Amino acid sequence: MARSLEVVGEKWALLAVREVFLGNRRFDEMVRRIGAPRDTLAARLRTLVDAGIFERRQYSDHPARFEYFLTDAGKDLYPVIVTLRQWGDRHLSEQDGPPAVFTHTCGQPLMTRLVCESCGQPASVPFRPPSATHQPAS
Amino acid sequence: MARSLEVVGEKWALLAVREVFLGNRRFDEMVRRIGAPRDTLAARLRTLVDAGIFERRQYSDHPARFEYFLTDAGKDLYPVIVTLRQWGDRHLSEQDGPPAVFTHTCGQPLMTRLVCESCGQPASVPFRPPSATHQPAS
DNA sequence: CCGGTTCGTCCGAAATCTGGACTTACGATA
DNA sequence: TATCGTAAGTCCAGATTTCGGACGAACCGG
Repeated sequence: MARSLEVVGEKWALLAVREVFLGNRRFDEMVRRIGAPRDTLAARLRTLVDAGIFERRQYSDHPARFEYFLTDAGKDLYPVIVTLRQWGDRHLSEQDGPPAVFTHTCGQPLMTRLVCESCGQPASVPFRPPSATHQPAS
Repeated sequence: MARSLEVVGEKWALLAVREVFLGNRRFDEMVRRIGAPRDTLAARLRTLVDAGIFERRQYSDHPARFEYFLTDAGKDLYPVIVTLRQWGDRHLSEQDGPPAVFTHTCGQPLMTRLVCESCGQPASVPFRPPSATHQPAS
């Protein structure tokens, strides 16, 4: 998890990934939509390309223009985005509901569910009791 | 999602939350395990308490000592953590496998699965075709 | 008394982020 | 032809964060 955050935990990184999921692949469009400083976004796009999450494709030369696409690794970030949105919607949304919703082919919103990897049963959060054994050092 | 990241997207924040899930509720223990600067971690714990994710409980006075517990909102971050770990394990792990694993009561590791909110069907990533319609503003 | 533990704070240095101006190269408009 | 708009950045100086390490207070055990 620490490794994930090294790649994806920098400011604006996940927002940029979300934009590409929403179909906004161009620099200026992302700047407009997420409001990041151009400088920072440019740096972030570079690191995400280096990390193998985006692929940078030229769509015009002379005025050299580029678009960003998700690699397979990038597409696998989808659940992260949905999960984060889900938490924000539950705990942080104000009167105005969630602005952007990702939808299933049936038209209903998507969510993630915690399940056991082998038995497939939905799971609840394992919570350690308040007074657990506390070993001083080891 | 942007709102989620404002709360939880700062450096070390999710690592600290993970530590509490793992039962490490004390300042020094977190510092040792995640390697954050003490200063930064102290600041982060404050913001997480302010955000209603942690609750700070005193477990001894005179040398005033505190532990951090998850609120309900904090416990709801569990899927976020699992999802992030899942992505890192798939795309970033080296020869040595994932170090910390969260387990189901049956002893198997947990994962999250993308499903439709209403029909419950597993979903795959919706991917917009390369040359989607591009409307300038809306 | 001495060392160890715990939970921080304080400090100056380093890294990162920020907003805005600027650049280059078109195409469209007047 | 001059000007406007768009696109994808770069450059810069200043603000904000993070960093590592030293320090302090308050206890405990020997």
